[in-house]
Amino acid sequence: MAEGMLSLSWNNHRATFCHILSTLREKERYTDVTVACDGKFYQVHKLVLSTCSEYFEKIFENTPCKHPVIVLKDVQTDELEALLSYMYEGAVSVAQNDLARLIKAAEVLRIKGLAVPDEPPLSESCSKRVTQSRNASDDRSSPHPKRRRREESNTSLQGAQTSTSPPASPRVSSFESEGETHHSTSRTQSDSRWMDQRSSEREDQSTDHPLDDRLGDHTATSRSSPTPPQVEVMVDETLVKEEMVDHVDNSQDDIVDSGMDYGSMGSDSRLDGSGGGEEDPSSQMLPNKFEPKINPSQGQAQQLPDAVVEALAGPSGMQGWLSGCEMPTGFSGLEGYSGGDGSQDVHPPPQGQPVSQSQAHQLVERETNSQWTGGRRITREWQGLTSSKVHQCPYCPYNTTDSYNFRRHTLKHTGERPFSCPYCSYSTTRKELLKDHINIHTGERPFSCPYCQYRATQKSSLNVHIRRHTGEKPYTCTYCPYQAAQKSSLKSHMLTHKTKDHVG
DNA sequence: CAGCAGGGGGCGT
DNA sequence: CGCCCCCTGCTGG
Repeated sequence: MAEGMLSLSWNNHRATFCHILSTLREKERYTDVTVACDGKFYQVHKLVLSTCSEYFEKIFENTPCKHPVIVLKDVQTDELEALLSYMYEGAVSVAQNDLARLIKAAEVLRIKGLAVPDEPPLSESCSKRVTQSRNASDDRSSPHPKRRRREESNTSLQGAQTSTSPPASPRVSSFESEGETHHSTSRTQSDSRWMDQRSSEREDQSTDHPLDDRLGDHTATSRSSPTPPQVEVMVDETLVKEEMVDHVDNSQDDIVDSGMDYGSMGSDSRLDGSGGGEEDPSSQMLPNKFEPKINPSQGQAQQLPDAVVEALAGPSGMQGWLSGCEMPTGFSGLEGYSGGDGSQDVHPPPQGQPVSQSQAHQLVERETNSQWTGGRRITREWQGLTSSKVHQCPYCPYNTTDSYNFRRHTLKHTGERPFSCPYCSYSTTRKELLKDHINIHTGERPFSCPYCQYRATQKSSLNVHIRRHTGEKPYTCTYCPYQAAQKSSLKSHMLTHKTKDHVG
């Protein structure tokens, strides 16, 4: 154009940009959204999420608050971590076995380049600004990764994998990073695979395999049954909790318009598991996720003073989450909830009492599939209710007026176990419980029987024991004179009656 | 029957 | 919040 015009171009702009972005994520700086997933919490940036997913974009559009919390229920942490890495860095390594899962998760969240075509900037109005840069750079990957190689699928995958992944760098089974050390936060261990150059300098791509280059054939399956994601958005400020059930198939517009499509239930969510049954967050998330927190010198199992327990307290994300922040973004946020401006609060249930008629009805509807599916929408609006604030658990019918107990309770659902045993992988939600537990390592038995030498680690154990001496047997069989000192004894006794009945 | 994990209530600070 | 109390459920000897 004009004569004197010079074109200044920052050669490493993309690389630098991305790198800084990743760093910001590591350091959790300027983060403005929390993604909660299976008990873990990820501090990330709206900008990035909305750039990489219209789904998130829509959520943010409809969640006018500074720091929303998005609870993902149908996505697992490793998937999420991988997707975050993918979004921040444009690439992530994934084990072949995990690929299908990952893609599915990507579909659920409508991640561009993975689940939805990464339309070029021109096309639509939706994706704005930053998208562009990504698109531009992601020439290799973005277009329609998924569709691309449907057929070659496995084989090509195989080939790609064997040929490309260098021996030393395993293809990161758990989406974990392999290379860069990651000293950052305890929550996000995934990423770290910083690929400095993509786009232009892609030669070394051999090692880092962007997903999209080797997408498999799961397209069919995942397409056909995209799990409807269940997302809760919790707003720390307005303290509104909303939940959306999105049907991937019919576009995000639905999400927006119906905004809170509470009616449709996404069926059994993972949350339900934690609320009731088999799931047991412990088994799943304990070892990996919480154990590393603090590990005072292993092995020396001597008296662990309270100081240690103290020290053990709080390191986890949730701790900071729940108590650290003034107005945390978490569940505790629910309590102070003043629906005041509650623009998005949709359901102002009557109040403190468990549930109103109508609400109860809704809850029931929701709970048909599973006990307390995460699909429930619970919002409470406390407008200056003063004295007996009732805190309603969003995951189960539990409610209490004690905010501390309430938070304690919600930990159970979030799977967060802030207190870790220094001697083993055990972790728990409560400091007292950890204390009890540590006693079994130290051999301490604080509760001694007044009648004998017996000592117990738990008071309740002692109480039960004492019945031996007192002869108290509170549990009586309804069919015979049998009495038991422990309920479980009676229970097993009752079985004998049943079997008799059976026989007779 | 003991051991242990886990949960809720509630009191004192 | 920190504790304590009490209860429950499960497991294993």
